[in-house]
This record gives sequence, C-alpha cells and structure tokens, in this order.
Amino acid sequence: MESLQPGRFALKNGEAMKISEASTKSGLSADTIRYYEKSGLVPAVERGPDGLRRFSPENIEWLTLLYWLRKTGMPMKEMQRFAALYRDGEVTIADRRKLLLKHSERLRQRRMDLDRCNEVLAYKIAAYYKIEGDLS
Amino acid sequence: MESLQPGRFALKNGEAMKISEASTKSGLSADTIRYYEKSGLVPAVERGPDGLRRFSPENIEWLTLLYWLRKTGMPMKEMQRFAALYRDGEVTIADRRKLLLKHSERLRQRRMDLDRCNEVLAYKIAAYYKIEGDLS
DNA sequence: CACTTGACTTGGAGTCACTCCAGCCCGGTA
DNA sequence: TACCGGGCTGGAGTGACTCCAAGTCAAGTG
Repeated sequence: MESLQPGRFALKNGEAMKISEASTKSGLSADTIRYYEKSGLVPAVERGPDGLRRFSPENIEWLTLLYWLRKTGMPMKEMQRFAALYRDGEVTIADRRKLLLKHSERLRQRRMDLDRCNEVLAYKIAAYYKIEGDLS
Repeated sequence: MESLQPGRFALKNGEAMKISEASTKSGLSADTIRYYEKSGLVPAVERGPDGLRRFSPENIEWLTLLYWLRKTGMPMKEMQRFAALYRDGEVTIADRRKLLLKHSERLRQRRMDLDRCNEVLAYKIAAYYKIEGDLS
C-alpha cells in the first residue's frame, strides 16, 4: 500500500539494515527481534526483494527503546500496549508519555529493592568476615 | 541424627512456624518455598507429627536471604551452589562471602542499567511532552 | 560451473523460575 | 454430620525468551 506512492521508500536502501546489524545496534538478539515482531511489538518491518527484513533507522530506535524497557522489567503485555499506541500515531502521545512515567516509577521501586538487598548483603558479608577471623 | 541428642530440638515448637507464616515472614509464596525445597535450596525442613512443614527461625532467615537474592536477579544455579555451601557448614564461609560479593557486583551493574534507562525515559518523556504542546 | 560458506528464513522444541490447580488428608467448629 | 480452612503432592501452564533443524539465496573459490 505504501509502495503505491512512487519513490516514497525507493532510495532509502542505503540506510536499511539487515537483522544482524539491527541486533548489534539495538542490543536485542536476532531471535528476540523476530520474536518481538511475531508478538506485535514491532510495527511494519519491511522486506527486501530477497525476503529478508530491512530495518529503518526508526525501527532501530524503536527496538532500542524496547531493549531498555524490557531490560528494566516492563512486561510484554505493557510493551504490546505501548506498541499499539505507537502504531496509532501522534494522537496517542499523551498515553505513551503516561505509560513511560509509570515505568519510571517502577524503576524507582526496583532501585529501592537493589538498595535494600545491598544492605542485606553488606550485613551478611560483614558477619561472614567476622566468622572467618574467629576461625583462624 | 541430630534427634539422637536428647532434648536438642524437643521444646522449640513454640518457635516453629507453618508454611503460611514462613511465607509472610520471608516474602516468598508458599508455592515458591515448596519449589525451593524440592530444588535443594532449603536444607532440612523438619516436619511435625501431622506431616506439615515446620520452619525454624533459622529457616526463615535463610528463606528471607533467598528472597532478596532472587528478587535482585541471582540465578537458581548460583543459589543452589550457595545452598550447598550453607549445608556444608562453617568451612565454606569464605566461599559464601565471595559469592555474595559477586552478587553485589551484579547489583552495581543492574543499577547502572536502571540509571541508563532512566535517562532514555527522561529524554522520551520530554520529547513527547514537547509534541503534546505543539499539537494543542 | 559446482561447491562451500554464511547470513537469513520458518516453525517448533526446550529452558528458567515460578504459578496454579486438582484431588487428597486432617483437625476444628455449628 | 457436614463443612471449612490450611496443608500436602504431582503435574500442567505461563512468560519471555533461546536454540535448533531444515531450507533458501548470494557471493566467493578451485
């Protein structure tokens, strides 16, 4: 459908990357990228005449964002919702912003968990250290 | 074997808890506690005459530690190794300390991920915010 | 020109760490 | 007596990958 508009994407091939390059640039493995596409997290990845995926710079930016969201614990369901909003264009910007704000709240929580765990570890490590001293 | 020493554990029943209490105190679900026991993460949980598990305060402390380790991303395999060391007594204290140190290094790494993600989010949120302004 | 190499394709099986559930037993209450 | 809550076991299901077999295609080599 897009390809009916003559020349619209015709000469962007210089920018288009295959999956391995998309993988190194986004941080996601090739398997994960394919999996995300199947799961509806990546809208409209084009294919070259050889049938291979071609990723635009915008695709890469999107994948990179997904990489960070997933790495910091956003569940797939929420990423799917985020992707649906992304697909629907600028009218969803406010919703997307809210979704990211919610995630940054989650990050705050996770950081608190890390800090609390660090305390527990410090306590344990000190206790072990003391016992080691007593043993020798 | 321990029970051959008369009275050694005989009157500790006032302290012993059932699984639901162990769950609220440790933070792990009852299902997870049973799963951890099956997987060899929890050494020697005793049973009452009714066949139900009885958790000692030491059990609870151990489960709580597992809770924090798992919550902050220590893999099962490593927890199993940690549990094996714990079972083998004080001679393994130095190894246990090293294992926890390694984990706290992992925490450092995770925190860096959170911070990096926060930057990405802040950037995106600001960009969205600007677009919202332009739209209205 | 045949052959090999290597990057890519798909569909499907396997993995990790739970989580949920069916079907059972048991002690206490109305 | 009938029921209820809480525990038990073994096993199936889930989320998010991860790995693999079997195939296609393009480019490079003898």
